[in-house]
Amino acid sequence: MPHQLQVLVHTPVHSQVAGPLTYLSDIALPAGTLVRVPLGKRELLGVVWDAPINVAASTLDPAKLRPIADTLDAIALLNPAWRQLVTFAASYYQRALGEVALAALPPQLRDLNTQQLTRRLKKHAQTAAPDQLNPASEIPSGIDGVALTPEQTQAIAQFDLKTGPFLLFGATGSGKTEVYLHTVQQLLLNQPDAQALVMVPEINLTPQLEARFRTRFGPIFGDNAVVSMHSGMTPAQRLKSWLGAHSGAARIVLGTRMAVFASMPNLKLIIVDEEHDPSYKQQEGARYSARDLAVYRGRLEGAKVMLGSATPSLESWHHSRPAIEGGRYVRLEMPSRIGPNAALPLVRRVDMNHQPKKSVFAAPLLDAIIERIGRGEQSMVFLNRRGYSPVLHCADCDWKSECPHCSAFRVFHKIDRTLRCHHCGFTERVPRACPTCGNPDIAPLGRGTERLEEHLAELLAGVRRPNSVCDQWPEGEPVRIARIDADTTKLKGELEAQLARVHSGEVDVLVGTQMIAKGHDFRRITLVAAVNPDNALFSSDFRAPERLFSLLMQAAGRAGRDADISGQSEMWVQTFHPAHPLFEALKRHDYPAFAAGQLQEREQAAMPPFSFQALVRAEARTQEVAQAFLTAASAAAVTLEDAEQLLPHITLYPAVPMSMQRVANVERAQMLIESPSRAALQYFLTAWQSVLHTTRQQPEGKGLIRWAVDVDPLAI
DNA sequence: AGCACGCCGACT
DNA sequence: GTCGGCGTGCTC
Repeated sequence: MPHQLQVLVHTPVHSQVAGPLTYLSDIALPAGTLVRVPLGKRELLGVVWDAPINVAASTLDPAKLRPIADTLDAIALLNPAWRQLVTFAASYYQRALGEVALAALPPQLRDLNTQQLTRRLKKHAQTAAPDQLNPASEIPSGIDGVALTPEQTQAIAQFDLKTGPFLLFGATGSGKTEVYLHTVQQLLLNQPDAQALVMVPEINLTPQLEARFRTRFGPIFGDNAVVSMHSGMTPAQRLKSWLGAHSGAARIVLGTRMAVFASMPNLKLIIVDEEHDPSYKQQEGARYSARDLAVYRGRLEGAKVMLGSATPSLESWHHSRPAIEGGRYVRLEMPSRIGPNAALPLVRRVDMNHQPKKSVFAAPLLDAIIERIGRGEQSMVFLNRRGYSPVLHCADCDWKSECPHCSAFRVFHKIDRTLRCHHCGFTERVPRACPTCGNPDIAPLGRGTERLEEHLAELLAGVRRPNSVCDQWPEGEPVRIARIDADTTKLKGELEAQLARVHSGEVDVLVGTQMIAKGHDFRRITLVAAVNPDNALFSSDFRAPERLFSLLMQAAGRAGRDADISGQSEMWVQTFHPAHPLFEALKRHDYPAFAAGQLQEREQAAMPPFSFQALVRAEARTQEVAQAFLTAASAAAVTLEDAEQLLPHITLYPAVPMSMQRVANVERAQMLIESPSRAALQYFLTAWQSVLHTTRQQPEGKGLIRWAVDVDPLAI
């Protein structure tokens, strides 16, 4: 008599087959085994799962069960800790187990059939033979023998002493990476099997991180000891890295948020760098927070967790308040910048109320930039909006460059004379004249990086860079301006190439979006300017100030890291609200003061981290249908079994259009759910899930395209 | 999610 | 006359 197996396959939470599916097998395969199973006309990868507690509940006709097609027994079991992580993530973020489990595996494991995969595994076994270790070699304690600073030593001592989780609160340039390297090194040397997971927010940041870890650990532990995991890798590379981590051969896994699901049998340390970064929150499918899962996983597996940031998320900051006040994280502080030019940049606010109307660059800022050019130093100008102008406008008939498919304007890109919708991608050539009234004089409104670059070039047209000896420009060469944003770095390798041009000194002024504010060290930049950061001050998104502060702090941290360049580097902020507390705190580089103010506001308004939120989003052809579905599901919450105990702790807000109401001709609505208790919110969402399903079958659910729950949403 | 089945518009 | 749009339904 064949055994029945519970198997997870890639099926979403909406479908009727969301839970584990039952298959037949001659052998009772243990949970964690990878198998191939038939589903309809397809054959899919599946993971054998722990049998549900209430086995009797199966209403399925046993005659309909099909046998598994194959067992991938060349791959070790996915261990209980990994399965528990997947189980938790699926339940907490309200998704199907199979969706989370299969998405956490490398795509080739899914896509290759059994033969192809067996071939790949054989090949991998040959190339990935463990390197000869060299454990006896003496390893220096700092950067190539460079001693740690007292702050670093102190942070590491605390880390060794306590169990965590830890929040490493270190200023930009305080040497956080060295602390990461050091703690990883200690772990790997002391425990011969231990593995460490190190996460960074963006793909762009992984190459330099990998280089640093490889240089440091390659010679000691071998080249196969360090692997990367991020979506920029080829499927073959991802499989290779995954197998390395899964087998335990890879001692260090570096990656973006997806790496939090890496199968690591001996995981002992997790580091989350720039933990405040919004990129750690997945924004589609299972909307998990890799940072929060890292903390959960650390506790689950007994691995130490270190979150690092110069501007922590308010959540983490709040968690790291003193233990007497209820804090659960250990705060490690490294306030000082390292190096001969250790002073933090001077923050200068330009009051735009006192500048000529419509001026883009205040005269003092322009002078300061010109002065840098004269000294052979670089400046960085930063504006968080790409394209030439966000809207085209006809002054005669008031036509604006709206996207026909979205509730947004199409952005004017002068470089290829197009109007592009940044939401659905709809692109057209710029019309010669106004499409409604024929007026040839249609004008760009507002500015993006493209226009900023153009404008700056005009302003600096008469300026010459010094020390030119070429004949072509006897009076000195013209100023060189470079622009880095998503448009100039679309091609692979383009970002690196452009960064290299900046580093080599070819560029005098760098214009760009937040892309240039993150991670990359520009050693010769001594002036950083935010041209127009005011939008975020009064945004409806309550997290906007937090993001702005962190971005400006990071941007400021780009400046003046070169020991050769004397003098104080500067961060300029053009604003109509120079006295705003955010800028006051920025001027003093005082994150704690900023955070205290924000937390006080959040507490008074009962917002996160003092309350817990979830968002239900619905999509339909019409806004009415999307909202009606949410409203009906909301009303049906009273039918829940525990409604009387539960609902007093839950606030269900009315359904409203999303801030981007229409994308690609789909209307979107959302509904906020709030509770002072995380447990109550979780309990409610889990129970309410079935209500959403049944509502969809009701008349109110007719015409609904899809719905999804976002737990702990970043933006509302 | 895929993949089929099924009923209405512009073309090899 | 077909090719193909995406609406609805099913998969252990």
